[in-house]
Amino acid sequence: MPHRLGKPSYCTDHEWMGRSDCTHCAIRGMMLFSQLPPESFDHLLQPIGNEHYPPGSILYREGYAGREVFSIRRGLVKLLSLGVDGSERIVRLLGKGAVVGLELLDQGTAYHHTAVATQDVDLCRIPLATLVDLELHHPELCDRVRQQLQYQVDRADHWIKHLNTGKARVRIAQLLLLLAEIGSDRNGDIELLPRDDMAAVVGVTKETASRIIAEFKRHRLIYKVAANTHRIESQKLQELIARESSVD
Amino acid sequence: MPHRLGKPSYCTDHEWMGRSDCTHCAIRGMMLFSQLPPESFDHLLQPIGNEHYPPGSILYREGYAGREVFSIRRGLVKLLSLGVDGSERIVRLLGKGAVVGLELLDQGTAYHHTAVATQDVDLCRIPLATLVDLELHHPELCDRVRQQLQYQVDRADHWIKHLNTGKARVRIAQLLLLLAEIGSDRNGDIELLPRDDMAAVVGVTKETASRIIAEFKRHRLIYKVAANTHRIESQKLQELIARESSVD
DNA sequence: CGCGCTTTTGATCGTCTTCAACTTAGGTGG
DNA sequence: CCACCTAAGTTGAAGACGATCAAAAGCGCG
Repeated sequence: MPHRLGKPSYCTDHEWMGRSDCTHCAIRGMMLFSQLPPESFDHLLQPIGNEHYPPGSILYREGYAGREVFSIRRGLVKLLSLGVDGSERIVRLLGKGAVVGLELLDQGTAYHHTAVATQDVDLCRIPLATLVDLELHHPELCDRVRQQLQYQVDRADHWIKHLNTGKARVRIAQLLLLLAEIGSDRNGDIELLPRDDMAAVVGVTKETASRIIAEFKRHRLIYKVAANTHRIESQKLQELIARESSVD
Repeated sequence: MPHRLGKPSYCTDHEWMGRSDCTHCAIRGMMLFSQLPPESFDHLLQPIGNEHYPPGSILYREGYAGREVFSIRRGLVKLLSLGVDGSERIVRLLGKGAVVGLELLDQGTAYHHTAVATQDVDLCRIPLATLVDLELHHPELCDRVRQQLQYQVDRADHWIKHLNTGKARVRIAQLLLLLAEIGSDRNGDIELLPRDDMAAVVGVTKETASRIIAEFKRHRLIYKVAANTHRIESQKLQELIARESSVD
């Protein structure tokens, strides 16, 4: 991606896109601050940044005692945890409307995962102090935070139940359905993950993931419609899942 | 897929043990209401029940629009989700200090799991209205709820990373360490789960779980110290995990 | 056009599942 | 107290499935 060229060395790999205008946020309804009146944003001590991250860039690292949470406006972010042997396990995939880094609200904690953009990501960078400050004057924000955490719990449970259970083919099929749910564009098309990411999601090897995706393509359960863009036959995938999970 | 919950031999009977006295709760420090002043409990509209559930009893069922959350004082509770084929997947094991059913705080939702006591369980049954009521006058309770949810997120992530990754022997070893962490008695001993529950935790068949536990017993990584009570060699289990997760 | 990367495919091996038989433990009634 | 009964746990053998190692094919980019 062109962004990496000509950047000052202190800047890692994301691009400042100006200060956020929360009151006119395009997806305001699903964001953290959707219930707040416009004037609440006027006297914030610290600005909310509006940023772009190209694929592969790191939002934050596991164990780092950061001071910011991130609200995803566009794109997909993976949360991963590194094993002792250096292997990575992806524990969540989050898209538009999700907020990551909320574990920092527990005093003295660091980020629990490493967060990486898997696509072009636009997000709001919210200083923890701002969040705490706003919460003080707007108790209803507390509910929004709780809903965000509940969402993450639900996602994690879905992950355990559907992406980490049963045969590999079924898991990959479920992953494709998940991508369609949280990461599809206006045509309903999705951007596939690299095979090793798929593998790190469902807990198989990248070869197995590759074999299954190749097989799906041959059987026309997925097909390419443009560069980096695939259409999936949700109906047929559902059937495959039903067929292969039952005891014949 | 293996069938679970075949016959509803589960009993829903539980025993009322009187109204809770939160101010003198033995494990008050870890409970939901630990920060609240004693007089806050005086004029509650609805009582907080203090109950006992024998092993196998159901706290609540997935999809049921209940009006109560449960705070565990003693014992172990499993949260499980049923597959279309009737097979069950355990997505969490919770012990002393955990609160279950908090998903009801989202308006109009039902329980997301079925909660079953795996041991003798003592818990406080808290009407949702009471929780909401207390929260209104004690904003700090909001933090406690958030911490509870964050705990569940962390548990779920740990589950994905350690109990649903790698070879079966490693997973079972991790499960034993988890039981020791959240469910050990004052001697550090644990109550083993039935083999089919172990299987439903780590995502293998009950036969595989059985083989591995039998092998652990033969190698003296676990041994029985009393009826329903086993001692585990955490050190040796850790070594086994390190040994078997690395690529030789 | 060729270089490095990801993806695909092949062949072999180890692990886990499956189905079945057998053993053990706990509980009930004679 | 023992005989019996049932449910839970253990073990065996066969085969399916995914891991592993290795090599070839495809693709983006300079």
